[in-house]
Amino acid sequence: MATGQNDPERRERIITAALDLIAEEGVAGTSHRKVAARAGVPLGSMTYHFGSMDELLREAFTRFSSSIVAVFEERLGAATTPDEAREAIADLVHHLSSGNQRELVLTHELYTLAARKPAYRELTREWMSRSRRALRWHFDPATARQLDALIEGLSIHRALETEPHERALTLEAITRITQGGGAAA
Amino acid sequence: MATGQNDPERRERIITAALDLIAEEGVAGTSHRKVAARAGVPLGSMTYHFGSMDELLREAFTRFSSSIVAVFEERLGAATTPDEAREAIADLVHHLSSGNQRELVLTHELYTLAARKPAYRELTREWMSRSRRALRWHFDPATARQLDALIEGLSIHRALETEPHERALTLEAITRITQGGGAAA
DNA sequence: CCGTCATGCGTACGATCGTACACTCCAAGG
DNA sequence: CCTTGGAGTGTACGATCGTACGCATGACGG
Repeated sequence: MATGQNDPERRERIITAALDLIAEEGVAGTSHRKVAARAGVPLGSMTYHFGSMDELLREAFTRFSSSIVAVFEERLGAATTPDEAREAIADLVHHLSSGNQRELVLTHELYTLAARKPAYRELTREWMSRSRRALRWHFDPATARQLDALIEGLSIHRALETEPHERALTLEAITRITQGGGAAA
Repeated sequence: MATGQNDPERRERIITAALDLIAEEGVAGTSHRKVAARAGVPLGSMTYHFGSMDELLREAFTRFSSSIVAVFEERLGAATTPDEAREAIADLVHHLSSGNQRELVLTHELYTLAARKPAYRELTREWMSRSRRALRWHFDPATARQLDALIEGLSIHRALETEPHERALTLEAITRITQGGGAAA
């Protein structure tokens, strides 16, 4: 018994399709049927691979937040001085808030879920925790925490503005927040 | 003709009920029927007073953002020095991110809509614009802009954390951001 | 007093939803 | 070869949705 012929590939495709769909139509407009159609799997497959919609959403957003934080860590890991770190952060803020509606939308969808359900708050907590850890490679803990919040606000506001602020402003804000605290502990 | 016996009261109740419902179950879980039931109005009333769900949502969130920004303006208006303004901001951040799931949830729901649909982005744009105007009563424009983003990030992160940061950290961040730029232009 | 008409409501329709469940199918054990 | 059982699927059910639309109602102009 236990054949499991093409299980992993299926699950993968479903999660990817779910994220794409959420990005396009929101969690509200996401249904088993739509995800199944987009992933090219039968409807019955959905409840087979995922016990419920919630389970699928949780896996999807876990994947998403991991991918975002991975980029964050990679960029910050490449920086060798506080100044390079500041530049990297400015890049990240502007990358996140430019063009790419996808990541912006998915982030907000996740935050909305997190605001209401503790299970998703666990995800965002983990996300923040890893972000701060990366920031602590270059700055002291208190600064890392403030900086993390600043990055969040800058990204959101930049994305929502009709005339997004210039990179210089981003860098200025980052500099101000980081100038009080020194290098990493 | 044109009797309009109890129009305004009805509309009011519907909008209030809609906001309550969105706070509890999210935009996703909000339907004409549920709002009608909560507001104590017949289902048919919904489509009569509001052409579509979208129209209702837009009115509801307009009301919501106005009320939030009104508190913001009031508190900042009461401050007479930059230091008092900083204290007021810290209070606002901590008020927004404490206890009150309602405002947090509604804010995220709005941002999620704004991230996808330009019509709602207009709302958030207006919101940001008014916030910044209030901040400019005490700080120069560039600082106001950075500060606005910082407030956003601090509020969100504080609300999502398991161990929300202390007021001292909030004040420290505000001070760092505002120390570069001087008083209002 | 009556006709008229805007205001507001009840209901019904077609679409879509999540999910339960009976089914097929194929690899492995004998 | 046949049996068996789990992996994966198709379908059907009951609930819920947004909205269109016909009808009640009560205030005014005459």
